[in-house]
Amino acid sequence: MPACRIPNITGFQTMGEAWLMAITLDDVAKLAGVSRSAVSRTFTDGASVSLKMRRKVEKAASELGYSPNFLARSLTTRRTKLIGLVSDNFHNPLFLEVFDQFTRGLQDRGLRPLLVNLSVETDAESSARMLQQYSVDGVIVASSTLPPAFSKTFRDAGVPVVNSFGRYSSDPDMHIVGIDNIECGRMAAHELLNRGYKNIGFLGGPEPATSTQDRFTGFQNELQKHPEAVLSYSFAEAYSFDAGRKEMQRLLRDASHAEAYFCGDDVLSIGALSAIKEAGLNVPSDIGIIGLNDMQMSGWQNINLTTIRQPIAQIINASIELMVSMLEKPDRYPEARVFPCAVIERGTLRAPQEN
Amino acid sequence: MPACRIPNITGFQTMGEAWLMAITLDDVAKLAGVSRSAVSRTFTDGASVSLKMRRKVEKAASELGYSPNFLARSLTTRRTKLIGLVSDNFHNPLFLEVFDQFTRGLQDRGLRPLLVNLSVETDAESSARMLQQYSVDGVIVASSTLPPAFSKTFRDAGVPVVNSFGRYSSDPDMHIVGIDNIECGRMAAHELLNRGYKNIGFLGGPEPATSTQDRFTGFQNELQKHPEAVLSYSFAEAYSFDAGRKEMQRLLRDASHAEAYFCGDDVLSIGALSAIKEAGLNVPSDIGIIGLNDMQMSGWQNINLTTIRQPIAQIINASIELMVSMLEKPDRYPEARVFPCAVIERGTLRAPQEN
DNA sequence: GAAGGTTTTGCAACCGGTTGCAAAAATGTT
DNA sequence: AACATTTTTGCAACCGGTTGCAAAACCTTC
Repeated sequence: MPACRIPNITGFQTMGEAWLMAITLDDVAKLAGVSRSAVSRTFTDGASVSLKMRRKVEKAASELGYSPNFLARSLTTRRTKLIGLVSDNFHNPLFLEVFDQFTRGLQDRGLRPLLVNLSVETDAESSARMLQQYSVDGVIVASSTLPPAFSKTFRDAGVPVVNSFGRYSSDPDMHIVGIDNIECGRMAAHELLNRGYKNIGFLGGPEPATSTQDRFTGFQNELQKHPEAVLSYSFAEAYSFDAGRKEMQRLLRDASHAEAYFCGDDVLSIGALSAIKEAGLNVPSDIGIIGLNDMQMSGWQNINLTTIRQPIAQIINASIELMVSMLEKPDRYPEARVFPCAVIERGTLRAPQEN
Repeated sequence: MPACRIPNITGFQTMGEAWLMAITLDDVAKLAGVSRSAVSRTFTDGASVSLKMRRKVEKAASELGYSPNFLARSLTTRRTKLIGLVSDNFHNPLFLEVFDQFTRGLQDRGLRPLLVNLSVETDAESSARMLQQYSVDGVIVASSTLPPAFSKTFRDAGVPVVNSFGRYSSDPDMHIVGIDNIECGRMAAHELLNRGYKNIGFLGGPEPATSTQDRFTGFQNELQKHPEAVLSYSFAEAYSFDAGRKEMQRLLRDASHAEAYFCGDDVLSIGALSAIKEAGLNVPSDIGIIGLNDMQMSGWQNINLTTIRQPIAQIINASIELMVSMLEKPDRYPEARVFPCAVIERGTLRAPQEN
């Protein structure tokens, strides 16, 4: 027999509450003296119940402290309102903002995020199976580094999926919302050229990531239009502070390093800035840095990073919106939504040259 | 009729997959030519099935791609393996580490985090009801700022709860794991005195938070033992960069500001450091700062904050461990686990005085 | 090969809800 | 008041699993 604080005859009234055995629909029906269906109906909106009946049921329900069991309900309605939120970016401060906004947005729409951390187990199949076992209504994959095949696993399992921060495609085979990384690369190159930098470096994120590749492609394309510019490039091991710092330290060992770098993202940039400062150099007088993302921290006055803003609020809203619309029409035609980025000028690039 | 890419006679085999109508236990039973119970038993461990039967069922199951529905199962087992992870700290970079470790730890034990963001809706009752409706097996409240009454709502609703980063109590009425904030306050004071600071300030987090109060109490106690020390104090509006920066700006306007500050936490400290730098002052030569938490960022070389380490990995492991043990024995006696903190010396306090 | 003991299996009830359908009640019409 | 129409209600089956119980199948052993 389960122990209470002070055991007594009734055994559970001590808690003055539901305690272990939850109140069910039958309990309410019995108390109100009506049928099970009646109480079920008063708790499902859109069902037809007379006002009199509703009053009776609600009284009994509140007396018992009843609220319906979503999971039992989901068995027949085939809706759990559970959304799998899958990510592998638990080391990039940007993603705290991402999680904040996703959870808020989902909650506001009555959906519940089931968080999946893929930092370790990258096994797509098993995550997909697990999410299916919990009958999630849909899956949001929030990552710029996971390969597209990952999201496809979910789609193939028949689960509505939207890929946030994923790679843009003109003929998407699933919902994708994000930015045009190629265009961002171009934008960064343009900005650096505009400020008169000639010897220019690309310090990318992990090489295999699609986002890294695309950013590099755009960056390269733009620089090729300017024969006077010299491009060098390398890749950090991860989108992380340490990786950025380490890579910049390596670059600085070579005296002929570039005058300015486009870093794969803000956290990488901050790592690079740290290495530069440690080497006794100054930003932007000795070296210029431009990042990508514009996470909150980049605006902190003691970081003050010039960067390209990725409109995460819009991306997240669009992702949720697409998810909601897929829940209504699962066969909705896949769509790619791309949001424009913009340069945010702060203190890590020198002023534009007049020349 | 739901549309497929290329409609065909069978209507769903195109996907080569489960697609909308999931495979149920009955399907497997039918294919294997056995009873429903048989297939149920092969998928619940601890149930008795002959090897022959198991083989037959597994063959049919894998042929159909069946895996059991956890939610349906939970109806009878009364176990969902869902754990509510509730927090209101979505703006403190420390919590990205916290979420990372919690999600990983829970996943490793086969539990699934249902994330609840309380940044906006602080209504305990409704969150508790919602989590109950999803039949979560337990709730972890991860916050140093939510009032204890919040966690109690869950406990009163009969849900096992552990309060991580909560206030220590010698006679806890629920599981609490965290640090001794009073002791941390003392430690900070001791450290500052040890380095010869006399005019000492406390720059706390939000005043009503229990963590702030406790840290202040300890800090004050220790300083009182040293009559030569002068204490001033104030509180920031939140545990955030902006709040820390703003408060430090205000303090610096008064020429008689303190020589060193104990800041409520690291992110507050970093805000303060920013304000100091903006004012053209140097750390630690003009002003000393000691923080609390030791989040990863504090160790970044361009921040390099001297701080008190809160052992979050241990706190999180203990929290999960307690949760797991509660799931086994719901009537387990409430326990408080307190982990020691330690000063991490970096570059924001001057060297200890010989005198 | 029958008696006795162990496993294994299937039946049927149950978990907590929803919902199609037909009967009952309420409403409207003449 | 009698009838037609609409709304509300309850019955019973179902969602996808689990499980106590008794019957069936399997082993031993004599």
